[in-house]
Amino acid sequence: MSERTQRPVTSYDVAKHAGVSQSAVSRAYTAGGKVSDATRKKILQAAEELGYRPSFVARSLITRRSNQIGIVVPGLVNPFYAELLDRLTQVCKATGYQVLLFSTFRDDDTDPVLEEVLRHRVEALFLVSASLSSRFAQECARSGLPVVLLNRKNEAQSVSSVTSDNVAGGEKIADFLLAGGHQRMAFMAGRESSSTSRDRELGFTERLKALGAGEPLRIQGNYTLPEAMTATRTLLDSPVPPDALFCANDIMAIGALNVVAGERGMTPGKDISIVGFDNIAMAAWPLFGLTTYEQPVEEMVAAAMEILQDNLAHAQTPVSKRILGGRLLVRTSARLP
Amino acid sequence: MSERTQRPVTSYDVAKHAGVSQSAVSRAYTAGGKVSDATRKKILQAAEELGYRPSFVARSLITRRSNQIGIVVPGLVNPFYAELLDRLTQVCKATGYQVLLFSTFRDDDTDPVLEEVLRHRVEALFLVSASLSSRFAQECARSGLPVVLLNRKNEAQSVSSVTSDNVAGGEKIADFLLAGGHQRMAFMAGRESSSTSRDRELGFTERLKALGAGEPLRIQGNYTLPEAMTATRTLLDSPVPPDALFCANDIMAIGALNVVAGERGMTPGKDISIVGFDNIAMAAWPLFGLTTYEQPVEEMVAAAMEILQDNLAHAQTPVSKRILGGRLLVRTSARLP
DNA sequence: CTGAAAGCGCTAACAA
DNA sequence: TTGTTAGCGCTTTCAG
Repeated sequence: MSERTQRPVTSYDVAKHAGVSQSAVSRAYTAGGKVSDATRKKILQAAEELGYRPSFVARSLITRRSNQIGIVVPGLVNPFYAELLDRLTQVCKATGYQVLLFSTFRDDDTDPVLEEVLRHRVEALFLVSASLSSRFAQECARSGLPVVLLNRKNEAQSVSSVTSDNVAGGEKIADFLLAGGHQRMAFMAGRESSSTSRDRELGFTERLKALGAGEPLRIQGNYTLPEAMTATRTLLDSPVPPDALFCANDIMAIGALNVVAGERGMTPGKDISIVGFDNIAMAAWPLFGLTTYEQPVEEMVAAAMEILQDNLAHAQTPVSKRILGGRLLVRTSARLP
Repeated sequence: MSERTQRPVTSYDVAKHAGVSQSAVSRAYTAGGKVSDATRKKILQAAEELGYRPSFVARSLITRRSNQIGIVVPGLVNPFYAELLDRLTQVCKATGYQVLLFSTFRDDDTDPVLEEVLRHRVEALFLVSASLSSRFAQECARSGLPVVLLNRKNEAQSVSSVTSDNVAGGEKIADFLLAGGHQRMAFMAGRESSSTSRDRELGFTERLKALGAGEPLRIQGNYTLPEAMTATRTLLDSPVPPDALFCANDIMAIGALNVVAGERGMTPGKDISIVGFDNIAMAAWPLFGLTTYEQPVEEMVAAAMEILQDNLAHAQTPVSKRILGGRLLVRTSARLP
């Protein structure tokens, strides 16, 4: 450290330069500030000359509002998270909040980052696909910090969440694949700890069972493309390969597609059916044509922000666990009924 | 607003609870704080009981260090930006900084967001693929805010930047395509305002000219996948379609690939050659096998952080414009020499 | 090692 | 409308 810590120009500097009091300067910069046009002009002029910019940190301290929302994402390699973050950022901006970004780069053990978050006095917290220990959920509740989980639910009663209807999605896909006349189904799971993967699997397998179909194969793809590719190879090389594969998210399905079509020269939708979950942008690309179950990202983000606003407005808003409806998007990667 | 603005527990509360002075509490939470183990233990205990978390905003005010780095990205629809942001975030975290994220969602007119940034008293600023008016560059210099442009350079002498060797990349690709015996080249441009696109084009066309090849076709793809798809269709439908297409970035090349292979049933690398620029993760996927020029993201981010650290350490570090070497990655989307 | 006191840059009563 | 004053929650001398 050296002279880098040069003192920025403050409202006092501006006040002196403009020949007014410091509070006048403050008023000139606040919304309904009572200042005459004359003095405001003088002040703004002086500020311009000095290069003054009101400090949000000082303001935060006195108003007790940081104007920052924390967003925790597990890295951005999964495009679905990138899309979610993009949308969240946009909405935060529109609502006048600044985004403090935290990447965990792994799913488990998010607590250290949450500790950080609290010290930053963010006004609210979006947790994308992150698990939240109930201990920490309590901490947040205690300090009155509104938290909403996105794309992940939580056993804890105390924390709000927004997810899409994962179970229903799994069921719809079971119906669709069954109607397509598939005989040997397989399910590729995401992370075992993930509620979304569990729910999608639950809907899928229960539905198959209910309709008298056999138990699907099961393989682990861990929500990543490379692992999904490996898993797909294993599946294809097995004595009796599946004729339909439901992947718990799109990026795994894309991985499967790459193995099936890119490596093995098979035709998805003919030689084997592949279905994903999310409807990320690339699912619609011609080379993929991925049949998938859409998660309504915009609505999810809107709902999340709504919950937050409610919490911000009235301290004791009841916890809300919103489940938004998605829909099956039939493209070409799976055989039609 | 209502009771939501409940007062968080402060160091005074902890001090009282622990029977020590407030400054003792402060010391207990700072690195080389002179406190006896006994009192520290007492304090930490009390803090735990009350759920105390030192406020970074108060600390920032007094230390004049916000510990936050601003990152400006133009949205995340282009996976290259997502990769860059991911890496930046990781490095910031490793260096002990928090990330304040700003998305512009459009390339031009980034100044309003920059105004915001300054008020937040971030300690430094990463500008990803954003243009920076020289007026604003001066403002930053004046307030001593270190700024580094990533993947974009700037005429202004006063601002540091890190890019890869875009011109050389364009040249290498010209060489490669020429060696492959292609006759009718085309170049798909990114945004006209973008220095990266201009440089890649420059290297490409100049090199072609130097080697006696004809002027390539030129079409606008604007750095987005949908526009690239449209442009590709136009190209393919022209009387004399090109036999080689160099796209100024990967996502456009992927778009071209989707039209060529997905829509038209042509075989990239045989019927037509397609080359991209960036080497985003998906370029390596079997279904794409995109020949491209790699931008060394890790090195670029590392270099950017290095420049920042230098600037932070010594106020008047000379501006540095670093250009990192990439390399041509030959895969299957373009015919081999 | 510990406490008292000053003050970071701003907002928000309160007077004038 | 304006200026004066008291903090916001912390770090940091300075005495003890």
